[in-house]
Amino acid sequence: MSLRIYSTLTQALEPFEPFVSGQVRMYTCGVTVYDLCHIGHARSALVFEVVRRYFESSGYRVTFVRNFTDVDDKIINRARQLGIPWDALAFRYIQAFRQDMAALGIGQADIEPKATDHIPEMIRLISTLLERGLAYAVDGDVYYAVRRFPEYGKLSHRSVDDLRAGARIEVDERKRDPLDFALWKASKPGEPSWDSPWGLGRPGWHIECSAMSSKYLGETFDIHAGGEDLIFPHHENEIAQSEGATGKPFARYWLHNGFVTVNGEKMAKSLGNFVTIRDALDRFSPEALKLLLLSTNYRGPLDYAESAVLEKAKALAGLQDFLRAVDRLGAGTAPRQPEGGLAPGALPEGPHPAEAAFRRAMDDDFNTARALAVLFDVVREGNRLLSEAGEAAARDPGELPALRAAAALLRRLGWVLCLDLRGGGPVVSAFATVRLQRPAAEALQELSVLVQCGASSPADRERQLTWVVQELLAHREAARRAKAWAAADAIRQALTAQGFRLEDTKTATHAVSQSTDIHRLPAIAVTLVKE
RNA sequence: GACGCCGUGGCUGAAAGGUGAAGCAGUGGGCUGCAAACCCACGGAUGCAUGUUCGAGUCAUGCCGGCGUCUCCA
Repeated sequence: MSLRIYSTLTQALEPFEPFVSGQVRMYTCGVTVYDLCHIGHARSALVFEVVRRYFESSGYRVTFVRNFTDVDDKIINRARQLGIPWDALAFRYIQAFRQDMAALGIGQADIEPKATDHIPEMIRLISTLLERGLAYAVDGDVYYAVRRFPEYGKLSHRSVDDLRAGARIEVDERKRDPLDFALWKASKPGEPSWDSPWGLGRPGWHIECSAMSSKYLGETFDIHAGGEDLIFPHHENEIAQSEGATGKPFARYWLHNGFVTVNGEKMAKSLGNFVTIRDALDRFSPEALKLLLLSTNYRGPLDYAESAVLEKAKALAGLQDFLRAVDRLGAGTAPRQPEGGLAPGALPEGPHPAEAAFRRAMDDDFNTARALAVLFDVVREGNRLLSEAGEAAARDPGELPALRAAAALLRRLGWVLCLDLRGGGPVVSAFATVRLQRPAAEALQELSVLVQCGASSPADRERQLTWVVQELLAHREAARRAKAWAAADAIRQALTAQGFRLEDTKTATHAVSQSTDIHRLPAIAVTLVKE
């Protein structure tokens, strides 16, 4: 079985064959930087990041380009409203985009070109189109002559006549056809402008992607991707420009992601129903949000609701709990830190049937929903091993490799899905080593203070929380040994109220901070071994 | 109007024409001092109607309902 991709161009699943053996060259249309990005942008970025990672995990060398549109009407208008230079506005939102991506754990593209850095390339391309009779200049503007490109409409599967019938475009007398689009716009006073053979002006929107994609990926490359709203006119126009200029096929596979909706309606600025990435990450963990965004096919709509993110946060906790449980196994009964946690890939990686199932799912047009189900299957099987072997697994060398292999597999597959499953390694200590120097009530007081307002720095807060939770676990264990259930339960209730979940096993007690609400606690896990 | 997408259990959502995933929620049991977590078991779904087929969630036709694009948009 090999990878098949749905291409908008053919409206069918196509076997993927790279243009150059062993390499994948992909271009995605990035954002126009005039405002903060919302969940819809996050979905698009995430989906194509997963595509990129799947190619990489399949052994391809990937060159990934994602542009910034940093000059356009919206940027100019917004900057004017705010009374700041247009390029300062663009710079601000490029930074914001990068911060958002970093917060989501989505990598940078290999190349992130800006339109304004490629004006000469665009002018050359426009000149070529003029030479080939596909464009015409009028009063300092240059338009693409749609009628001169016979294949116009092949991506959006509409004829020029269809498009004109439904067009809501205002009539411009200077255009030969209402569908003709601007390659170059004469600039008005006060607007950003560059010198060109047609006078001072600025590029049209579509030309930048044609110019930059061919510069960095060649005239023909593998994958061109973006939101489905870009199919027409943006991507249709790119094809007209690029294939018109080169006479060669442009992108070979066209991928388009579906919209994020809210109550069934498209998330959009104009509807006012958008949630910025920042707003979402202020409330939820990035992994929970990403789990939601990957829980359905990338081409279909995805409804965003807070309840849905919370549900995914719980599902995610199941994955993390299992990984933590495996991490704890090696810690044994000695009061020591696990040595460096588990580095993905550092463990023996025998063939695992789940990996094959994962690849079958991803080979089917990047079916992340099915791929995620494979992860949960691995966890259930692993938990079964854990519970059947019970605590004995900690000492039974026979079970450890299988469990560690499962954990390593989960982390590796999680990486492909852009899910960070590393988690915080558990802090393990032994009951005998924790000295109870103050009453439980004082420790509880400190816990409450730490949870509410925190310490001088996040690192301090985490360290102090770990310390006090450990102390409280020891107090509770002492009470349990005395069968003072009320005292033990009071400590558990207090910890629960502060956001920790307690789990008793035969040999240890674990306290894990619950991360469904992000405001909250650092992700910590403390284990007290009874001995 | 043109082009396209979607209707699967309580909710979210998978499914090579061949026993209808997975997650969340629910019920019962195991484990536990009691919990929690986990495991086991259980319950329940293909919008409607025809048709093709040995066999249809899947293919065809029609209908009903929802959505998108054709204008800047991920």
